[in-house]
Amino acid sequence: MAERVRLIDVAREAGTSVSTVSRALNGSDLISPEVVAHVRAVAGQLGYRADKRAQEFKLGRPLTVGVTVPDLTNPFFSEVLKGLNAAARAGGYRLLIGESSEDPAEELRLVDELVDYSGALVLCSSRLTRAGLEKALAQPVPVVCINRTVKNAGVVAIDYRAASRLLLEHLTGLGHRRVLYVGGPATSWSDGERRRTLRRTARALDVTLDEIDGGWSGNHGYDAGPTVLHSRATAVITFNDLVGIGLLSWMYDNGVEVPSELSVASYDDIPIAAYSRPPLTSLRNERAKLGELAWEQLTKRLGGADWPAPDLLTPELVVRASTGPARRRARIRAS
Amino acid sequence: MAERVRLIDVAREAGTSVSTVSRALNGSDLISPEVVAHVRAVAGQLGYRADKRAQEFKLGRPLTVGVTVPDLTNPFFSEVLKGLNAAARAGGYRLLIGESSEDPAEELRLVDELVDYSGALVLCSSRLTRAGLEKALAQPVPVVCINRTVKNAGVVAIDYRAASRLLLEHLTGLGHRRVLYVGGPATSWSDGERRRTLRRTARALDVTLDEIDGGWSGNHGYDAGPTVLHSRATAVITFNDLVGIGLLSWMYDNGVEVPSELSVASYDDIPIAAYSRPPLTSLRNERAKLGELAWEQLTKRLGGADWPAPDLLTPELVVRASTGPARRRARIRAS
DNA sequence: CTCCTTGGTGCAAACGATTGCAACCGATCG
DNA sequence: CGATCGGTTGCAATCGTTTGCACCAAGGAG
Repeated sequence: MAERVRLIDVAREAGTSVSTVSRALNGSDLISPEVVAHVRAVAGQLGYRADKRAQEFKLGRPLTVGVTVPDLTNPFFSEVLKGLNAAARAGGYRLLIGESSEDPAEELRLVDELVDYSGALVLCSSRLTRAGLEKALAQPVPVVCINRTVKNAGVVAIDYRAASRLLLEHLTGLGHRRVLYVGGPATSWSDGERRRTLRRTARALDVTLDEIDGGWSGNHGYDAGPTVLHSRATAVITFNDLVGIGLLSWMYDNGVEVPSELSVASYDDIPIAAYSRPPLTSLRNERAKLGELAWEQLTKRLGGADWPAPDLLTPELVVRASTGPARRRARIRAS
Repeated sequence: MAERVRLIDVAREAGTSVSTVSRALNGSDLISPEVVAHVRAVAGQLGYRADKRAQEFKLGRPLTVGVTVPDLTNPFFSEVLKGLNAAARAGGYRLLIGESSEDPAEELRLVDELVDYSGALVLCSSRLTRAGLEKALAQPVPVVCINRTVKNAGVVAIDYRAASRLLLEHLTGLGHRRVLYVGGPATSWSDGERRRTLRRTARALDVTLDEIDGGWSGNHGYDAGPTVLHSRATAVITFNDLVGIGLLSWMYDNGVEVPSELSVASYDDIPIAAYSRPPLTSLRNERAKLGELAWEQLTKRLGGADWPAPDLLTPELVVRASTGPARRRARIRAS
């Protein structure tokens, strides 16, 4: 905890004016080299550090991008943040992070607050209502949405149409004709997309698709166990890997063999999916890349261009041991 | 993307001076109620929002706390961030996040940058060298270290002495006399602490403790599999749950029964630990609380007080199926 | 009817930096 | 030898807000 050294202190010590110091430090070309050297030396000696806040204040737009995520502890969002953070930092920006706790009202409050400090906003898997989103987009800063499509904003998303098709084709290839989807949070746009694309693809592939509500974490999957068991489906698709792993856990605890009695597959392929028992078949997507692309859209926009077309990332199916051939006879079993 | 409305615009529209508007909006008591009402109305109508940056700039210290974490995607850090974020937000502060990617040099750069924007710093599981830490503490803002003890700074940490004792006593209670520790990143202070306290407690309990180097993620644990198998230990303690789960996975893939052939226990108890196969015995710690306590120390310090005594959190052992009685005969097996 | 209080308001200085413009210097040129 | 010019430097305004202080009208007291 030392004292702050200001420009004026350096000026006094160097025997010049603040303007000269400022110019010397910022590499202006209309300053004599000797003075530059001298000022630099003095500044270094005094340990001068520009007050970035004053600097940015004077210069205009804040070099900060505000980000909202529903849940900091969800590996999906962590990795998006990781990618976005790296890209933004490389571009000279910093990340101001807000967590909405999966609550649309809280997210709206966050947006309202972040916008005061940020030159741009990234809404990751926004849980905002339609009206809330409109309000957010009316803010005087550019906004990029990750995993949510919307007009008049940047959009970076996973191609769920392709994703759902990959999943269902894999399952039908194994002989499954009846599939159950264990859904995510009701406020999640991507859950909606997964349902929509699954339904559509199921129809095309002549698969019977049932749906139940779930959530976004391990215990949501675990709790869905009994319902899943009593369904007539031979394969289950879960909203994400956490739900999938929770479900696998229930199956194990209750003696249901996976995949011989039931196949389980999921979206996202977070790192831990490879280590579940059995390892989870899942859709790998480049989450960090989502963050990077969001930043790219932002820089283009900040550069004055219009919003580019949405970036769609196509996932890749990673087949592991949790999916296998459909069993022949109907399961008859007490819970 | 609308235009910014400034204080002066509101003043002009309301037919008063900027000072009056400022005071009316900030609830000063030396303004007549009618004027306050009028100004408020005009401001609302114009959609005025104070420029927080100008405000904070004028007011002094930035209401932002900079945080560094080694890895955003590690659940341990995510949860610390969650707690810290919630506490700081409640206190009117925002979080500026930096990720060092487990790299001490990068962390030093981050500190250097964050300090320009922050009124306080929180170093979470700092990988900084001793010298680097000194440098960080010389910054003109208060610094709290999470999971690292140091003088002249706030300290919030997990009580690894108690932690290691809980683990080893649990294992000796099951008859284990030879334990292997699979370590974490070399730059990690907490790995050092875990080793130190394990050694000390092992001596006290007359347990033979071996150590190997590992890392912080699932594949580090998986890769350690062969070495673990060939060791003479009947129980393994891993640096964290990710490593533990990776190790369990290797054991499963190679037909080693856990816990009948080998017991595995770990530190941290991240949520997914309950869903591994078998579920992992681990030390539950309140990570979010670490963040909250860090914030508490910070507020005290910002309030002018000296640094409080370090906060030590004692973890709780959660016994699950990955630990069991030590096998009687020596394991004889080819890799 | 003064004079003084007091409650309400505006002026202007500040926060720490950047930058347009004017001023200054020595040197060159007419 | 004075005007001009290119190269440096300093003055002062500016970003949007807060706040100490001066000021002014109205009302109460003497």
